[in-house]
Amino acid sequence: MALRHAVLAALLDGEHSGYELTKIFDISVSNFWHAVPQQIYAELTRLERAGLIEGRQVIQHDRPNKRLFTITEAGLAELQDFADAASKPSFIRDDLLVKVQAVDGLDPAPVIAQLDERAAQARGRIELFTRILVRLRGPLDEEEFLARGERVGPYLTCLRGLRFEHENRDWCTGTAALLRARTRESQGT
Amino acid sequence: MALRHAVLAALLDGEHSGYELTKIFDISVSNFWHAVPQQIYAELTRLERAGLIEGRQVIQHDRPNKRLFTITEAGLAELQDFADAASKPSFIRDDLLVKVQAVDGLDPAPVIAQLDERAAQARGRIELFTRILVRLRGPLDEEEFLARGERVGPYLTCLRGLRFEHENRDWCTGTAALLRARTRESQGT
DNA sequence: CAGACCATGTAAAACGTTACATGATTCG
DNA sequence: CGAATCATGTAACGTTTTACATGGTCTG
Repeated sequence: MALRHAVLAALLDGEHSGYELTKIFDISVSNFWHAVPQQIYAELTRLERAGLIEGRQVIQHDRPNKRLFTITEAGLAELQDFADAASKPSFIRDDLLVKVQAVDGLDPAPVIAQLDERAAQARGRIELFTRILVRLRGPLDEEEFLARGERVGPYLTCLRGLRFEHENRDWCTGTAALLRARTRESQGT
Repeated sequence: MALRHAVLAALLDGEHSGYELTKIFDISVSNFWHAVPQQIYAELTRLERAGLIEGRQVIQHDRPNKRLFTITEAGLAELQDFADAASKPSFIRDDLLVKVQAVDGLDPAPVIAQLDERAAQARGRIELFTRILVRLRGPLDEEEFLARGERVGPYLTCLRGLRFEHENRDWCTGTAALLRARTRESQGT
């Protein structure tokens, strides 16, 4: 039930359309909550009906019209209640790790290929997050920004995403190399 | 649809009961796939019906009877098909990160408390994983084991879990310290 | 004697994913 | 002229979570 809170959190930095939120979810929010567009649009409808957000129509001529949403006082209160309650333990779901777990009983070649691919994706995300961090902190350096910046939440979660992707890249690269070496070994090269 | 593959992967190292699998899922498998007991029992029923695993009844006198399951040839083939197919992107879901994302608009005290708690959990898991790794590699050192061990899959995923929890601990500790410092700042201490 | 551990499930409700739908504009 | 971007949904289906249920043994 925390998709709604992820949406509310994303609306803290001002008004956004559903479409913008899908972009935000694809990039930064994906560090801690994954959601597809249909989920977001459905949640926005529910949130508005519950009075936790307010939408206003924006008429556009060159593009389809859109609705921009803002968090309400009730929405803020809901977020606070959520923050006060105990957190559920986090969880990861990762197909690729299931494959690595099982790799001893299988042909390792496809797993190695997927590890390489995942490492490449991680590199992409590292670059992306590095750029986002620079943008978020503006003219300040990191220490300054973290000490005195106005909105550090997204910066902190992005930092975590960055470190996670570093870990991801290194682990995937190392694991792929190891499985390659073992394949050569067992083929008697 | 990969809960079934996580279960199959867990059965690669021999027969297990549903109850044992719930324990295994709580500990090591939780690094990449979370599942509650009801899910596991339901999946075992489906897997057996599909001929991917086989169960045998074990009568016990001091305890309730149990069923031990083994993976079949068909199950192995299914795992291979799964490994060959493209992986879905991994995702994390974490309430606590949603709270940190939103922390600028909220009372940070409960978030800080939860970060401390999470850091403590991470420390517990680091110890646990360190012990599991020692047990898995037996008399060999890590390099030896990874080069020539028989079953490295669970070792590799556990290594990743260990690093993830290190990251987790450090990030939670650092973030809690930072939010504390900012709280003092804004109160004019 | 209360609580944890062993052992396995059913049922309903909530949530998430996939497929499909629409339609205009801009970019290569 | 095909693909991507903007913009928002509905409907069907599958998966996960939550609540409930049972009952013996073993531990403090």
